[in-house]
Amino acid sequence: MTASDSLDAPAGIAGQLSRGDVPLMRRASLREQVRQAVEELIVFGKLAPGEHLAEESIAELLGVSRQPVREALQSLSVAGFVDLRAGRGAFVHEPTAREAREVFHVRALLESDSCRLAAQNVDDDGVRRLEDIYAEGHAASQRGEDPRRLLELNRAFHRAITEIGANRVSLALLADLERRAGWYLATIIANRAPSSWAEHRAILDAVAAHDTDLAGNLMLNHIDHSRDLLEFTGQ
Amino acid sequence: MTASDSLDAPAGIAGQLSRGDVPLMRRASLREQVRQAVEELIVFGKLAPGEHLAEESIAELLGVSRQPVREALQSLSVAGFVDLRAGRGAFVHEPTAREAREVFHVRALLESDSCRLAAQNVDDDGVRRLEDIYAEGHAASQRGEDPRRLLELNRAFHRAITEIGANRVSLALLADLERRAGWYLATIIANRAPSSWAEHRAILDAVAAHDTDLAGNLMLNHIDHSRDLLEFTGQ
DNA sequence: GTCATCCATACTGCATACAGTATGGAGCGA
DNA sequence: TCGCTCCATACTGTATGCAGTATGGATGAC
Repeated sequence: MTASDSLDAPAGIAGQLSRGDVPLMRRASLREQVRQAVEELIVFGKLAPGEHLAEESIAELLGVSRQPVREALQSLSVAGFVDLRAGRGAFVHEPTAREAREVFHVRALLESDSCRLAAQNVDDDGVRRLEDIYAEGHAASQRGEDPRRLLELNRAFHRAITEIGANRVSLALLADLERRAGWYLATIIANRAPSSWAEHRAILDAVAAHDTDLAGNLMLNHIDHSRDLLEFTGQ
Repeated sequence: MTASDSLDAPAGIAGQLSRGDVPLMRRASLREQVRQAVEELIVFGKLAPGEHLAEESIAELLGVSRQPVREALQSLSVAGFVDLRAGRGAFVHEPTAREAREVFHVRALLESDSCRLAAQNVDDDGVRRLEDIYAEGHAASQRGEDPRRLLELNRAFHRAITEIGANRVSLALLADLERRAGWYLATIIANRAPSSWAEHRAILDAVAAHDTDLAGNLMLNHIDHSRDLLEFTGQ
């Protein structure tokens, strides 16, 4: 312990470490784990649109009781992955082309706004963070890593932009919209990745240069391209 | 029964009435009723920000078991009315000025977009519907009816615009955002109402005239005015 | 007096139990 | 053969039970 330590803070563990420095692996609640598990099953096609998700069967599949399953299904309903029919239970949502268009439209609105804000607010630290994610994502897409990983990196880039934009309400809404968009795109994300990261590069540069309008417009076009690809593949 | 009836459809009740013509008062699920009840208690200040919402006490208050209460609280958490702390349960959310700004910002984005779409899509039927709501709302605000009613009519107008704009994803997101904004504004909605309906009038005219840009901009300003009022009153 | 520790309390999170209802097919009549 | 009725089945919606844990005050050490 140095002299400054004893002056700045009380002695002991609390003086050297701060809250969260040593994260325990306290696992998330069962309902959250169930939510993630079922969402993955849906996103990666293990559960087909229209399929009936009986609470009991999912509970048995995951080795838990109906209760956390029930709560997870209600959460997934809000996020647009399942539909709850009164008295019938949960069914995997059947996305329509129109709905996909709408999701991308709203996402484009919110993200291009966030991107404008990001271009205004970004500092050196933010630029560095974006560069790191870009480097990793660009490399992963060129190596052709598995779709799950590519999807994750794609989300990381978009989320970082939104976080720098610093509108938490928007961030929360986009979290859901991105997961839905990811579902619609899941099967084609691998093909999309290369050109996608080229666009990410341009967005990053505009944000770093504080070019508000350019950043917003590039993000708008970027998301439009995703949507166009969706329509082109007829999904 | 006329001749055409027997040709167009089978005889009997099914031939004369169609699905939904005779709505039974099958009440919503308990969790939905609980959600509405607790949300009202929060919005109208009966439950103060920061207050701990113990499942048992709410269950007792409403005469139901903990189960539907629990599910209602999780739903309210998604909507931003309560915070769930792991292992502690639900607490009435404590909105910050920043958060209120963000909600209004996002709402302005989505609603002005919806309003542009509405100006594109609106037909005579839609204009009539807006006129009806406007007439009722304008009258109610001049008579100075109770805040609950004014809030409801305000929402009806905005929802009608969004429905005519016909982006269901946006509609769903705005439903939550409007309820949150309504909470922030609850105490001052009565004062706001008169000028608010004057602005609604202008928006309606722009939509009816299919003036896309004007409609979008008016809605943007309209929501900015709400937000400004919020900041002016220091809430 | 101050600080760490211990413990009673209250409440959550999950599991289980029970009652009510939507559904599809068997059975029956026309 | 066609259509209606009735019923067995399965599953949801709600209630209750139980184990684990966060918390704040009491207690004791320094």
